[in-house]
Amino acid sequence: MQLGELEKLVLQHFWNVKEADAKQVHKVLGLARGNSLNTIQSTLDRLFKKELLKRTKQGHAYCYSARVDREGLIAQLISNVTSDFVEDGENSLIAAFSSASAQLNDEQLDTLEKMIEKQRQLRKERA
Amino acid sequence: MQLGELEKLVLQHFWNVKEADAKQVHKVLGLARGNSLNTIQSTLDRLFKKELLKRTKQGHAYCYSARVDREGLIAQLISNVTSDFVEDGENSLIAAFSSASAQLNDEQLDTLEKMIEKQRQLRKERA
DNA sequence: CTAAAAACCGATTGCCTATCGGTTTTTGTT
DNA sequence: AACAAAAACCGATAGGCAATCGGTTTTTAG
Repeated sequence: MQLGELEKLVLQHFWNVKEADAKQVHKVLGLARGNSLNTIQSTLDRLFKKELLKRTKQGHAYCYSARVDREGLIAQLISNVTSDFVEDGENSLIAAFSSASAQLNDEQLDTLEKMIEKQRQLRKERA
Repeated sequence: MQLGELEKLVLQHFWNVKEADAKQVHKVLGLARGNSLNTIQSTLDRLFKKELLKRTKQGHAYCYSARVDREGLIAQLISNVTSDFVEDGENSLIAAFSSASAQLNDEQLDTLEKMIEKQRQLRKERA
């Protein structure tokens, strides 16, 4: 799945604003870029069809909101782009991690390990 | 940077065969797919321009070989696809790891940690 | 020097995002 | 119910890139 420039902007917008309709998005993003309301609508629709946004009829207009958070999208993008290079049955995210870890220096490996620990901690707290 | 289907096949080929010229690649990949030699040549050239293959004039024809290994390419693809969602200055690979780690279950976190350890071990041996 | 091999160039097709204009549908109001 | 405004929907166009080749130019070996 390919994401265009405007699509990326719109997604990031929805990580800030919880929800908005086309008009509101247009006001914040479209006007600055000189986009018509229609262009914003098309983009919202495309993102909806890609299942990256959800929407509900809010009286008059569709009200859109993020369907995936930043972390989820990044994970999905990584899977997409790496899956062709990964053995069947292997989790492509894990495999990608494994592959890419070879590119990291020692300090970055430390950082990564700390993040894993933090992630574990977070889960323990939540449990 | 976008990779097409044939481009991916060709790259994977060069992770197996060290080096080959267009004719040889065509024999192995092209014929099975019904591609002309020209199609293979174009693809090789595109990959060369993308700096994913290197080539040298070997007497008569260019002899191509991989310029990045599987791990390097995966790392690069991850960086490309995630960089727009990552703060400036942040290593996008690390950031992507961090983001995506939230999607992993406990067992997968273990796996990941073990891989980091293995990576460290590998470096110690090499030092 | 020349024929064959390889590289190079340019064109076409197909897919996808970006971008809108225009039409249809919906909705709130009178 | 009728209508005007708002929003959604449809269809078209442009631009970018991979895939695919045909045809021409360049290189090379004998």
